[in-house]
Amino acid sequence: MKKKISDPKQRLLETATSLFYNQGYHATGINQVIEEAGVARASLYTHYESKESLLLAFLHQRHTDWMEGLQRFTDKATKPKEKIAAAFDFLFDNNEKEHFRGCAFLNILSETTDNDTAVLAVIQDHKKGLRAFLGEILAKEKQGIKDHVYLLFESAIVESQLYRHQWPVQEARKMAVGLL
Amino acid sequence: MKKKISDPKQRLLETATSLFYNQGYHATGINQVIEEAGVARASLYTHYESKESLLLAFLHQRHTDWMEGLQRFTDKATKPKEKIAAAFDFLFDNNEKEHFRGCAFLNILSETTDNDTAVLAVIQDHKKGLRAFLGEILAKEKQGIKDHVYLLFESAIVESQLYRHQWPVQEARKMAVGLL
Amino acid sequence: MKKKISDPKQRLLETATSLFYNQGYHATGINQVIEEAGVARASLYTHYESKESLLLAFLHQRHTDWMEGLQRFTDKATKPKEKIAAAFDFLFDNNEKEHFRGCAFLNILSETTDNDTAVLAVIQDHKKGLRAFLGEILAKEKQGIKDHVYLLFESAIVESQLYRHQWPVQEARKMAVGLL
Amino acid sequence: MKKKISDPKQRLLETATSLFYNQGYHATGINQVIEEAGVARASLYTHYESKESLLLAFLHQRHTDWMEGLQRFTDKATKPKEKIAAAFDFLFDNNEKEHFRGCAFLNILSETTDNDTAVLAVIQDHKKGLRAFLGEILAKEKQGIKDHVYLLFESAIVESQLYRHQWPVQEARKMAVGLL
DNA sequence: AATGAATGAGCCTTCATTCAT
DNA sequence: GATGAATGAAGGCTCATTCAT
Repeated sequence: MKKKISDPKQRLLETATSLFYNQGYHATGINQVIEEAGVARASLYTHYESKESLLLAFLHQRHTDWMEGLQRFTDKATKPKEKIAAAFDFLFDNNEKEHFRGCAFLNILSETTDNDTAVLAVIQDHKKGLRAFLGEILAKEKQGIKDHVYLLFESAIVESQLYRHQWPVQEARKMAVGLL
Repeated sequence: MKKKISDPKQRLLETATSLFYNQGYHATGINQVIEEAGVARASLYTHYESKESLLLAFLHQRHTDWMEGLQRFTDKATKPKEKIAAAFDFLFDNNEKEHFRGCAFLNILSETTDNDTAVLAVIQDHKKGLRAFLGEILAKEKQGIKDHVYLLFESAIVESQLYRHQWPVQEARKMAVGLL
Repeated sequence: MKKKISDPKQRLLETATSLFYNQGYHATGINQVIEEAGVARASLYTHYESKESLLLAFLHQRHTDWMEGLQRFTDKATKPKEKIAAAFDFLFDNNEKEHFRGCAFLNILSETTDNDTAVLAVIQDHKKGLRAFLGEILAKEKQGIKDHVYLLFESAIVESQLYRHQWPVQEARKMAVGLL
Repeated sequence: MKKKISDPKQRLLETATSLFYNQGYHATGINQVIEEAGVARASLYTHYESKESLLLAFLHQRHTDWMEGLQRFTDKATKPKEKIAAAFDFLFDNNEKEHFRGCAFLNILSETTDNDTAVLAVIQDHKKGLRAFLGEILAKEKQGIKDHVYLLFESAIVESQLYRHQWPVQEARKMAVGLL
């Protein structure tokens, strides 16, 4: 079961990923998606029920990829404190690679209302997953410390997007490490 | 030179404020704005050059109002530690009143690319203003403490929006107060 | 692969032809075009990139049709002098059929600035084609005569539009024939 | 009864003249007119009944100015043949000064339908005036020669606009002079 | 599975004009 | 006479989706 190089479904997802992430969901039209993906308009609807379902696919994929990246960074270290430091290094690396576009989930969250229950659920699940992931690294710490690190971690992402600068990552990293 | 009760410019700004904040900038059409404001389509352009300039007006107004609100809360306290606690109480209060829609500036930031220089500048100025405000309260503290409080403050806003829950505000408040 | 009776692209072109020619380009709105063509608004953009590209399509089609008509008239005669006379008869005929709306290309030229390079090029190409066509009929004449006939031919079109009268065609015809 | 330097009515007329002539009537919005004239929107309607009446004012003024210019050129010569040559030199001069925008009246004619009776009348009157003017210079010639020169004169204007080149003026001048 | 055509609704902006001051 | 505000209609174009092939 080989995948074609030019698998339309995959190309649509990749294009949507790039566009939704970099310019936002509502600012991205499906015209742009299908054009950059190089597929026919109707083909989008062969593979995805709607624009929103393409958004959901993007978020799911992003969750997997992002958590894998985080895992890869933290796996390099052994001690909890070092793992946490490595987690912040992952943010630093992402900022470089993705030009400070911040968190895909929080960005979409900003475009989401209470009516978009499916989208909201995926976003919250992602963050719960992250929180749990950091919590496991800090299994021996008290809940207060876990939360504290998590909140600093979140700030680091958002604030480096805001200022287009790494200082929040670096400062938050110091603070988090200092807590441990 | 009295102001009319139904000043259209003001109504447009109020309507835009509500819509941009609650459902996002790109998700809000000019049609909805003028309809809810009860003005003719072209009247919008008598007062605002473009949709983006209406957005900028909203952000400026929001900055003023929000900082005033924050000021009002912190003025109630005298000691720095209490002022910081009061600042978090302001967030708590906002969440109740605005149904966890989070930070207007960070939400718009998510819909903003590097090309939107004017918008980006207003957002960054707002956050610099907030950071400076908190920094003055903590004038006697080291820069590291100031930053730490600021990052927790930001987290509190974002995460309570994400979870539609006050716990991040309450936890971050405890942590911040604990630092002082 | 049969063509549908109500081919929308063709209907759009025909409608645009009639409207652009009879009331001008800028005076014709897209709304009027789609309404009279009986197609949905967006369908226009399925077939034509923009209003200007519809204009270009109109001019191209008009060039072909008009030159064919001219050809048909001049083919009836054998001697150059008679062919030229027949060319003026073609103008006479057009004026009757099209109610003295003059030259589609010169009319659009009036609405064209130096920035509209694509449109300007089509217009100039049309006139170069006409000039070459007349020049071939008068192959044995000197260049000065060729130009003279061409200029009278152009005057005949423009002035009969201006006065809503055939006299310029008839006078110019006499003059041109007299030159040969 | 002095005229103010910044007479609004005059400024409006001058601005409209420039814009209607250079970019066309329908392509010119009153916003652009009032902005470039530096007057308030409603002031336009203080002085002119409507956009069309501004157009008529432009055409009337243009007629006067243009005929004066033509007069000035032909006055330099004494013999009919030289006066006609001078008339063509006037066209040459205009083309240089006005960047080959052609005849203001014929351009507006292209944007005019049979319903625009007032506009059409002004245009026709202008051309009748020109034709009479040339006719008077050639008072001793037969009607056929008068018409011939007139038609070449008209061609010279239109075709130099079309090709953005002086050759039609120069060629038509030679032909006209050759007829006398 | 893939596609080009078609669509009603909506996008943001400007139109020419009128009104109250 | 001059003006800023206000307006309904229209400007050209794009939206997300569906349909017939």
